[in-house]
Amino acid sequence: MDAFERLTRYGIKPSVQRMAIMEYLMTHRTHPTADEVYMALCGSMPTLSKTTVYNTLKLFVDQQAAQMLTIDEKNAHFDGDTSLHSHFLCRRCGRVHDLPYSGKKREARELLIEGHAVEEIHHYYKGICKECHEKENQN
Amino acid sequence: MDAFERLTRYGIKPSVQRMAIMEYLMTHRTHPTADEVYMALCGSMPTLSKTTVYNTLKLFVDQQAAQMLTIDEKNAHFDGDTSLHSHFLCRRCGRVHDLPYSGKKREARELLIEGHAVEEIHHYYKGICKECHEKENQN
DNA sequence: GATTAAAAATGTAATGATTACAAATTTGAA
DNA sequence: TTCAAATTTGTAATCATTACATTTTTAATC
Repeated sequence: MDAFERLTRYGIKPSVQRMAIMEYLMTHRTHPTADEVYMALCGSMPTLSKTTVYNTLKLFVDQQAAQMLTIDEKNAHFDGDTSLHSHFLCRRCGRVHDLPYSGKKREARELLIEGHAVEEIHHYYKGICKECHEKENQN
Repeated sequence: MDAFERLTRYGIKPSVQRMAIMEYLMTHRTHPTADEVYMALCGSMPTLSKTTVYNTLKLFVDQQAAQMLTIDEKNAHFDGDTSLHSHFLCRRCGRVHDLPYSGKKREARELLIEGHAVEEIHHYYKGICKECHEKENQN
């Protein structure tokens, strides 16, 4: 599925900017921040505005074509993969890695947990990632 | 256990301000923001500075006497309960509720998940809380 | 009690991510 | 082509958090 198809599937009217941003999210599974998306695209789209990036990412989240990760208190990260999975934030390199969802499968189907209507599940883990750990111990 | 004992147990030298902030966290399980802690205490401690609240909460987190929740993209929330449990953010009233930890018990004891060294686990759920849900449906 | 150095608290100013808003541009239907 | 709606853009504001310099407190020593 390409960016165009994904946008229309989520009820988002395609535009050059929206296509470029969705394309970036789909091809870069790095959970970028709004600023990282802007920096990556402004070279090939000189007129792109940072406001547009913020607005567009917000639109994607509202339409559930992407999710916003609040794993990092510094700034929001965005993930074009809306399937149920977990995330790991490395406090050394700052990258966000994917992890398989390890919660109870039952839970993911539940609408109510302790009486609360659950609409989003975020499982975050923080520490030192594999790559950073190996880099330190190879000396 | 009182605030004084809790501070010393975590290697934090007690002071009037630190005691007051820890006391507040221990008696108010509302997961307050730094600003909420400040607003609650500045009445009885007129000289209290907001910077002190920020510094002190950061100290608590560093010493693992409290945890910072990044469940809310607007601002950080703080929890004096460092035991393993989950959190629910209501997008209606904005409150953060406690939930029992529902992840695999195995996972909580693991140091490594997919090769990454896990130091913190945060399980966040978002939606409409029980109280807000009941309030809407009683009309 | 006086002295003093370290620790802690304070107030103000900066930072920086995000949002508000108004103007400019683009789109698509008529 | 015309025109209104949607989208994009740039700038200015907002606001949580942090940096930093100053003041105050603490606690040890004389």
